[in-house]
Amino acid sequence: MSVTVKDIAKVAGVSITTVSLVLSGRECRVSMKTREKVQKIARDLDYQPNHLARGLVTRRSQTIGLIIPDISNLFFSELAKGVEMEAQQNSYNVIFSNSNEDGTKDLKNLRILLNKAVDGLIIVPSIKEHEMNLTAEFNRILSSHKLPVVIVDRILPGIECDFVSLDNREGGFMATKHLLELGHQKIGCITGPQALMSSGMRYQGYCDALNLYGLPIDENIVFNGDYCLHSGVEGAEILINRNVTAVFACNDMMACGAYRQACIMNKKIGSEFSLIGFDDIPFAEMLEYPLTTIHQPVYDIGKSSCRMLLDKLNGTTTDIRKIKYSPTLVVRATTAAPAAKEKF
Amino acid sequence: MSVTVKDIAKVAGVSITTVSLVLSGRECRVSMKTREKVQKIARDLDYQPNHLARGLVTRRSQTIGLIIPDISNLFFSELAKGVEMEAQQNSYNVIFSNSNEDGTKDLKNLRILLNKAVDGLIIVPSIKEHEMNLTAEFNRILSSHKLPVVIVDRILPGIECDFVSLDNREGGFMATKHLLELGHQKIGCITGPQALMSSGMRYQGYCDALNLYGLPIDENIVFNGDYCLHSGVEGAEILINRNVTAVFACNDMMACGAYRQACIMNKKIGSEFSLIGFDDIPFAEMLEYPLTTIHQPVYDIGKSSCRMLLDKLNGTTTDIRKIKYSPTLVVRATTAAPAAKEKF
DNA sequence: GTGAAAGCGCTAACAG
DNA sequence: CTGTTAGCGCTTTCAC
Repeated sequence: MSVTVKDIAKVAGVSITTVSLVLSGRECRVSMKTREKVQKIARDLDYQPNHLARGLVTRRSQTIGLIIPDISNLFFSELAKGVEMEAQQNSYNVIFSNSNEDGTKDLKNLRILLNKAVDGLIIVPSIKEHEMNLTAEFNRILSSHKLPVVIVDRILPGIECDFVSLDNREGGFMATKHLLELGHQKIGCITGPQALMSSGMRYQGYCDALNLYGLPIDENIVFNGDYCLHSGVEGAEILINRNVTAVFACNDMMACGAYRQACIMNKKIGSEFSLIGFDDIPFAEMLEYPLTTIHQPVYDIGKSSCRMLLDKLNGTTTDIRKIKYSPTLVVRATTAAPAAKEKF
Repeated sequence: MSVTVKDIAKVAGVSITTVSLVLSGRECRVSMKTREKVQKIARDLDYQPNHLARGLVTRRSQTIGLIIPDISNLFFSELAKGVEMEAQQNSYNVIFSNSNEDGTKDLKNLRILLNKAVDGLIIVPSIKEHEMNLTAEFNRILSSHKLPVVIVDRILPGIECDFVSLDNREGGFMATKHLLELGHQKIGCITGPQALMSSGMRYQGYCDALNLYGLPIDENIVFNGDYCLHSGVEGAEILINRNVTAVFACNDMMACGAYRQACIMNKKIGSEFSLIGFDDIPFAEMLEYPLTTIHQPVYDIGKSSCRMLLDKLNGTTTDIRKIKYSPTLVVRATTAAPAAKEKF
């Protein structure tokens, strides 16, 4: 059994109260002399406070809960890292649970973490927008405990809390603008699944950029993909046959597929065929012609989500904040000015 | 404030004890009638037990600690997923902390998690083998709390506890044997960093296989890499110039580098130049010729680490177990029989 | 400045 | 079968 405040009090010949006062680091009261005595004894005995007991009375566990769809997904693990690093620096721990893209598990996890008395929650919801009853229940539980929550990346309708996300539209815009600035006029797009908001927004950004340059949206060179490698292959085949000089793939996975297809069709990447992705997965750098892409500051998103939560926990602010992070363009080797048409 | 056992007791007109007995799910005592009454009331009032209070008395928090070097590393995030899934299925939560390959952080994290009263620990140590004093301190703390611990993937000398790892030597053996069985005689190897045990073992496996086939180890076709892409490129250039027909790269990253270099040197992957990696990173499948490689069952390792811990926690077993997982060979498109020499 | 006492919500003897 | 009682280790009034 480990040493408790009581033990220290006994050894120091002071009351438990005094020990507690000293050890919880409150400045006031207790004289310098007793303070030092107590601290020395605590150190000598290697005293470690019991967080459970402390939490029981203070109702603070110094623990935050993190609910995410899948920790093995690169995006979420990077996010988790950001969250945990910020938490660690502020003496908080984080409990994480996977919900496996299952909305009912979100609910289950939420309940459990609440019972574990986490001080706050960071959530990337798996609940889908059409799952109204799950959302409602989620809302109900959340508002019955008044603890601070920050939701990340995915919208949960009707919830009033801090929200951190990436500006996907801006990202799509940047990608397309980059291509336009290089001089491309016929730019294809391989979209993600229609249902996902991130995907829709990226496509919107594509349209925004074309509009800005006074170019029409040509549906013939928009291919509806599904974020998977193969749809990149398929999309590229069609789009290249329709003589695009460049393609914006709404994620890197599809960009890799497009890359491969372009090779197969003997298009020289960069000079004959420009390609830009989205996400900046580690693999993007590893291609023979490293992929130009849109980088998401996922780690920072994690860190700042945690920061926002801590601010609420410290009482620094009570405002509800919505933060949108801007992605950045990473120019590598797959984009270049189009070959002059006159060449042929 | 949420509803407590006391509230339920009051409403049900029974004692707190009875409520506690019913709600903590112990079968014995209390009649079916009161049991049902209590359960109904608990449900109606949406009772949620306070784990802190419970933990304070039972000394069980239903929480396990996971200390890993870096959650954003694919290997560890996959591991973490396995751990968490298994934990979740058994009503445990997991607190994770990153130690960033910093041994002193291992110690810090260890202390904190212990104070949070985790029931057990799963650790991938960042402490390096030569950091004797850290190891000693780590040991000291661990043995002063008698809680169960399982160490994963990396050795920490002098610690007596469950250990789960991957059989890297077997993996290296399988990879090389695969090449030998295809008929290759001159097989190069691109190793990982000398210092890492995993890397050394993989190379050992390579040697084992050659020995089995009565082939000599030729140092001229062993290139010392560093697990990074570029050393794969370098290694492949040298080895190909020395006329190997196949290469075993000790990880997939280097295999990708070798792949790229082989392309540059106009070697047809598979038919003219066989290549096998190690790890089975997601990217391995995405290459034009998907990479043949050695797959590590990381998720399973995570799951079973957690399983071992739970077994200890349930008292199912007290034995100290060391488990070595075997990797598996995943044959894809980068390996084939060598072209007949007579051809030239 | 310091201490006594109450109590956070729960479980676990021990009686009845 | 059920209730009384005593804590778990800590913080926090409230007196002195």
